[in-house]
Amino acid sequence: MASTRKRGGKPVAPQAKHEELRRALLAEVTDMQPHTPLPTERDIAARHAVSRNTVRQALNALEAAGSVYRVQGAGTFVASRVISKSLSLTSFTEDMRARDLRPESRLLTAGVVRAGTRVAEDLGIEPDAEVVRITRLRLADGSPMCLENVHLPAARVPGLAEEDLTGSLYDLLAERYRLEAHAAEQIVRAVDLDDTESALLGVPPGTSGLRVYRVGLDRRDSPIEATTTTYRADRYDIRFTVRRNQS
Amino acid sequence: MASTRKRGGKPVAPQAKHEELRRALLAEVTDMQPHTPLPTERDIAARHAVSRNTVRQALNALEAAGSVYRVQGAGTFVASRVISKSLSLTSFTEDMRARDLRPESRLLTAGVVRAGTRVAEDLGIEPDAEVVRITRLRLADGSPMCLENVHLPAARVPGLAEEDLTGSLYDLLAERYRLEAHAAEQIVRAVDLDDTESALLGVPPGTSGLRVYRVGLDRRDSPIEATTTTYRADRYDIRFTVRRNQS
DNA sequence: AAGTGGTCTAGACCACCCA
DNA sequence: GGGTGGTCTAGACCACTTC
Repeated sequence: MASTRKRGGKPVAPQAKHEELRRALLAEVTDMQPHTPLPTERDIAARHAVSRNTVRQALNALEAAGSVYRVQGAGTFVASRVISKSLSLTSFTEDMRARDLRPESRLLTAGVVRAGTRVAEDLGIEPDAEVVRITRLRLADGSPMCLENVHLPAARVPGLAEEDLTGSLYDLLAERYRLEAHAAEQIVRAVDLDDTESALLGVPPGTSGLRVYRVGLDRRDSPIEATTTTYRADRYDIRFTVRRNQS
Repeated sequence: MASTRKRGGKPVAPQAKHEELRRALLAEVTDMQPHTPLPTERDIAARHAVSRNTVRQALNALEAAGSVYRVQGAGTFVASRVISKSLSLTSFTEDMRARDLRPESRLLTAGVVRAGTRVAEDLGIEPDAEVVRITRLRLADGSPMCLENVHLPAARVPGLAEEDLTGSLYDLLAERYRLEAHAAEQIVRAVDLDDTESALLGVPPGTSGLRVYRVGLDRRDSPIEATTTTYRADRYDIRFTVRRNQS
């Protein structure tokens, strides 16, 4: 295994062996026909000069990602790529780029308001505490995709309302405030759009939309943001793979 | 660790040590306050007389399930339970029971039809091959929750249309045909219900619904079923936790 | 019966957090 | 600097599939 385990001046992605191996195997696997058997774990270990446990770490990740499947006693095989994309936490910007669409923002409102009960509870603050509220119309390839309504605890983002809010909010939060969501609780439902929403999204009144309510959490499960996003039903869907419970 | 690793006459759930340990830790964790530190991995290993790797297997599962979180150099902690329920493959019956609702079925139609292009492609069969099509109205606590439109390759489920189709189809498939979905690809979107749908679901015409298209796959990623389920927007939502990509 | 993935061990060193 | 989780090793046995 190539031993590129250095560190530059910056905390550039450090590479564990199992992670390097995972990438190498993923590259091979994507060029192979579904159901083709991979080499045995012992073969891979010998070939890459690592222990079998390290191979298993890499394969576990690939299996969790839906790239391969394993059958005890038989072997490890290339999965058929139907979608094979498990749901992960993404910003609108990332989400659109993954769909090969150009993301864009129009700022509608930005200001400081009282939290209110629902948001306060989800953010773990008092109902009369201040939150920064930002509403934006988000576009993909120049036409409306969704409405975003973000709430952030004002105490954690001083001066945010004065920043440039037309780009990726997640990037801004990470760079300026060191706030990074590593997980989120989401609730997805279908709604009838009201007149304001349908006008902004450019669809006929009374059509349906997909509403996603998300509470973003940092590494220690402390809430960072509570966001409601309302998507056009005709342009947006959510695709993912689910697996059987192991428990 | 209690050594209950026997086998009855039937292939009753065999218990690996890491699985027993996972259950034991989960039971402890659910009685603790969020952010309480767990014992160190080395402590747990010593206390349960297993190796540290086995402890890590158990903790990995708990972390993936959102029950605990780990901070390198600091420790492992009880996660705050906001929802902490990752999406897993469930049947309607299981889904309703998890919500403390009583599931029920009304069979609308059952018969053999030609697959059609979309379903044929997703099931991996010819477009003019036969599929069993079953449509059902599903109720929760006695009132309509969703419409189900199931397609199964006729070749794999001979005689299915004559069975009792008012219970859990997943159970029936598992018992009679040894067909068990272990993963599924899902597409979620919002739709405007048509007149037939809204009448059956008991909601005003023109309201919105949540439509889930699912292709169920067996252990070897071979398609078993293609199902469209249309839920009432006012009674149903999807809740789950997402995490940041490790890659 | 041979070979596969699944589990488990005992030990080691590293990167990171915190007092 | 001491303790934590993160990684890695070399070896072993088991359960299962396949021939």
